[in-house]
Amino acid sequence: MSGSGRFVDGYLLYLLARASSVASAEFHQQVRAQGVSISVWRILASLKGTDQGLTVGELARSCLANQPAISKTVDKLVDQGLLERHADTEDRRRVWVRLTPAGEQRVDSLIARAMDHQARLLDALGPENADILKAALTQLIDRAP
Amino acid sequence: MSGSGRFVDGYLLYLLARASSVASAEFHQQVRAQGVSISVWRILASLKGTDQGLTVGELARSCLANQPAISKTVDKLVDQGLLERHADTEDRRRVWVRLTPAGEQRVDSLIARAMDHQARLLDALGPENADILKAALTQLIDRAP
DNA sequence: CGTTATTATATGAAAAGGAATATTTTATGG
DNA sequence: CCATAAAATATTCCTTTTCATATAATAACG
Repeated sequence: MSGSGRFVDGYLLYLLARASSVASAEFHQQVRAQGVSISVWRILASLKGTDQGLTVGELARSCLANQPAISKTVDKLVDQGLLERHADTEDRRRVWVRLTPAGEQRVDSLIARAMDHQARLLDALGPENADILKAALTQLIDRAP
Repeated sequence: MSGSGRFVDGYLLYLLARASSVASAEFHQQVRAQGVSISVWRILASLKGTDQGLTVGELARSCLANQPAISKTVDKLVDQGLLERHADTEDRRRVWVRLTPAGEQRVDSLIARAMDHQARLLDALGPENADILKAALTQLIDRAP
């Protein structure tokens, strides 16, 4: 014997990270080609479809990022006119973040590409496999320690 | 109506990223508690089980990171005595990186924790679901555009 | 062979990210 | 109420990553 006895090749967390990376690679390149970083894309995408927006903390969790990073990136996007902040009237610690019309426009264009890419991905995977994958991932998210 | 019409909630790449993040969170905290960053953990783990080690480029791909980042982190780990570099004799552009005995020792201790965590994760998931998940992820990796 | 292209790694400056903490506001408990 | 604790966001400082490019070595092609 002497086959690839690498530890990581049998390690579930590595398989997950690799799958996420491989599946996202092509689309992420498209996003960067539009001059948008992945962190910015995640912020814009997370806000799309929310009505009042999200608080900074919610946004951080949604983006799988930490709060200070989100605060700083939101700063820049506000400067660029893509987002706006407004304080919560009941709890003045909370800060809501939402898309401006310009932000909506920007994210809509990215989402169109995302849907297109996703369609190709699901197609390559086959609908039945895609459903199985989604179910398995959802279970994992719900049941992870 | 007005259900959570968020775009990301139905987006496969987001589901994948979130699953990876959620599943890894607890273990990653353990790693950091050992004074080891995730990037360092990935380098050490990637090398475990290789015989001659990996080249810098292979290591970068295995760690889902880019090459300059790996070069620099390897620098530090060499300084710390956990890794060693040696040039390829046939192609002197290539640089091999492998674990020193101290590196092996360090990674073995982390891998023990990783296996323990994985056992609990698989248990929470159920063996049959785990197998389905692995198969689905492997297909995704192989078939992604 | 010599010249140009390509590949592998390293380096340097700039941007992003992370850990710790400050600040402001709300909750809690005597 | 007042004091203390907890929560949400911002800020600071430092590390890490990224982007571009330099350097060195091999490959390819006339």
